[in-house]
Amino acid sequence: MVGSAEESRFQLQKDRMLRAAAHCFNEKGFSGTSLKDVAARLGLTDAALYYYVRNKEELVYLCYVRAADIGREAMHSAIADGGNGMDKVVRYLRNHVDAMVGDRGPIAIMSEIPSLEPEHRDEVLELSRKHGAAFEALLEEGIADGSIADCDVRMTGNAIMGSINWIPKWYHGDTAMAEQVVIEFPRILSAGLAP
Amino acid sequence: MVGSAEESRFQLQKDRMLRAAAHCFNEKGFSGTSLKDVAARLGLTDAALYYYVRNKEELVYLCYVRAADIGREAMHSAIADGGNGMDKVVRYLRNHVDAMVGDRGPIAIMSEIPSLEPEHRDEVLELSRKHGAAFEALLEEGIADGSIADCDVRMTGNAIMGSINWIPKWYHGDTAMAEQVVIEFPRILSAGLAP
DNA sequence: CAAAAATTTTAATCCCGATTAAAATAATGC
DNA sequence: GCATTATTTTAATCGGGATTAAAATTTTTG
Repeated sequence: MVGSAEESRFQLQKDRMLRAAAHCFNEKGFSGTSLKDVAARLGLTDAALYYYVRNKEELVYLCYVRAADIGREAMHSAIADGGNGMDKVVRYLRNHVDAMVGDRGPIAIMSEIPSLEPEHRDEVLELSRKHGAAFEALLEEGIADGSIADCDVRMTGNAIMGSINWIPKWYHGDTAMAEQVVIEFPRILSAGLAP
Repeated sequence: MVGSAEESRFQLQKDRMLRAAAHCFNEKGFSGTSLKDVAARLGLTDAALYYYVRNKEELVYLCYVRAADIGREAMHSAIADGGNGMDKVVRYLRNHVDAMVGDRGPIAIMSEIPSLEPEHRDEVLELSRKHGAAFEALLEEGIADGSIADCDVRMTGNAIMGSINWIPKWYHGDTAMAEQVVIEFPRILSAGLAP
């Protein structure tokens, strides 16, 4: 029962749970989704969720960590592929949007960070801060190498990350639309950056 | 007590309440703010809020209607001032951002629409839809008159409105920053629209 | 100032969803 | 197949914030 296969089954089910939770939170709002709602999407009873998570707060926390992870992966992979600042920005945007509307989604919108336990809250805020800083660094890089026009990187970062973070508000798994989003969004968001 | 002055006192206090609520919701999250929190900001007891509103749901609903009103006013006034499509877009953005970070704020981020009562929810969704449509109409107008490059207006609208809607997430009444936001944001968001 | 209306508070109740404990079922290892 | 472990359910409890009713206070009116 402690073999890697079993571990994986547990983790798989836990991941399914996080995605079910993200779906519910995005769809029904946080206060509007009970553990029963999340469990129902998994064909389980609410009490069963406590096998995977200590309480509802931890469920939300894990959803947010997962969201942050996906953003970080998108960023990391974009940077690893090289190129100038603009290249990396566009690639990051494509990676992240692709993950959000693709098979890694849905991703929970982080609307309840403040009501997390202090340690969880601080950790998520830190992840969030780091991601924002990483994006701003890409902008700086682009400005330095001439691929991006000089601009207020803080504000530009806020603007672009806001667009990204808001996606779950209007995208609800319409796979026909997904392709369009992946193509258009990175273009639109980077259109204003050219020198 | 039914004179216009009294009516105004009631409305004034009610408006103060909506802003206190918006502040709390943005700052502490929806589930993290109790009516006691909102009341405390007004120097009142939680029970006192029931003089102004039937229940917490109605409080949220009114916060959202207020947010929608402010957006609509920004839009309306931008259109009234004439000019081409791009002019109107930029003016709308400036008006809206100015209202959000200025003395009309804070404005509640609409993260709990789904948990509103069905009629309230539908009404707010409709307001939201209408606002998005109005913005897309400005984009169409700009494309038609040549002031805006041809683009996917739906996606472009989603991108720009997302940036706007996310502002309360990172702007928390830092008045020194406010001016910068009003200047930079409309520029950044419209930079990608030029033909 | 006295009466009436408006506003707030005090002091409960209440209700629903989170949480828990123990039992039941399912999966796995030998 | 049997013992063990993993997973889920059943059936409660529990708690905290929303809500209410009645009383108190403040404001307004004439």
